[in-house]
Amino acid sequence: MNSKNDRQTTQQERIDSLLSDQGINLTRQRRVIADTLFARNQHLTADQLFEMVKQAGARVSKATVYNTLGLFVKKGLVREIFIDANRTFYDSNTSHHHHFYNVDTGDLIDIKERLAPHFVNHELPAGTAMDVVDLVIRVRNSHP
Amino acid sequence: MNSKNDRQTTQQERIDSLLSDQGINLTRQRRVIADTLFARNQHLTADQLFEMVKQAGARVSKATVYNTLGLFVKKGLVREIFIDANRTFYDSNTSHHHHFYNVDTGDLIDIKERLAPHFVNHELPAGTAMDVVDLVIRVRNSHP
DNA sequence: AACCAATTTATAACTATTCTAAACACCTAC
DNA sequence: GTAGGTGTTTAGAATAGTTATAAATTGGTT
Repeated sequence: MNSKNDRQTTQQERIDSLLSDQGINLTRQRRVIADTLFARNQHLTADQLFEMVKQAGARVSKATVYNTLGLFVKKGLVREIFIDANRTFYDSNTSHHHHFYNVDTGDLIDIKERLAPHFVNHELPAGTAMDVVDLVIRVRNSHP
Repeated sequence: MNSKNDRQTTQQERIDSLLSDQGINLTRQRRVIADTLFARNQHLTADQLFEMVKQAGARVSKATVYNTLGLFVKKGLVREIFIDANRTFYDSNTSHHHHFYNVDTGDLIDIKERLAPHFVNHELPAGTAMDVVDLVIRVRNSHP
């Protein structure tokens, strides 16, 4: 009706085609998960995303959050960032970039500058192809 | 007695001073764990190390393996490599280097070439100091 | 020998993730 | 419309890795 609702619709359509372009069937759950995750560039754990989806009033199980994130990763729509044994983040920004991780605060921050391409193309092990370059620079607070 | 035992003793002394230089009290368990881990440059999970120590005939609990690895990490004697939510490796080589990880085979391989220092020193977040640079290039088999 | 702090131990607890099998939703054919 | 089939979701159980707990052990010091 008004311009706000028009934007809403457009955003929904944008997300729908994002999924269907990858051959992903549209379901209520996948839509609300995608809506939440792709609302902005962000780093979320599966549990954080699960809570956000609940806050938004949607009834989605945690198993579906995991299933859907796994599907989105496979389709290249999100990127997994493994920080440690009990911290996996899902990054809604799949463009080639890196991260700072503050071990004191738990903050994960984007690095815009890219790693020199010559380095990342340097002599892969025989019989392998590049999948993804994961660069995490761990920092700590200078004055703890 | 013979040259083999001389080397053995020397190796034990080398490891003892490695630990005591860091203010680590020497115990039977810490010695056998260090012996196993520092025998060569290698990437081991806590569980693999636990099994190796058992194979060596030593009675060490898994909790001690975790405690000791945590202590060694804190003292800078080993480096943790977080591959995914259920794969943490401990690298007996703490020199500045990076890794290839083959997602198909699970192999973790050293990269000798270093990341250009200018990049890793580039604009840390305010109030933070560098801890460690973790670069993992994930590859997959070209012909699966 | 007695004491004290540090360490180790078995086991329980915890967390993140994956698995399982049943229920559900949606599409197509009849 | 209803039956059947495929894909999806679900709750809950199961698993794996790791951390916490509290008692027992060790090693060094008076």
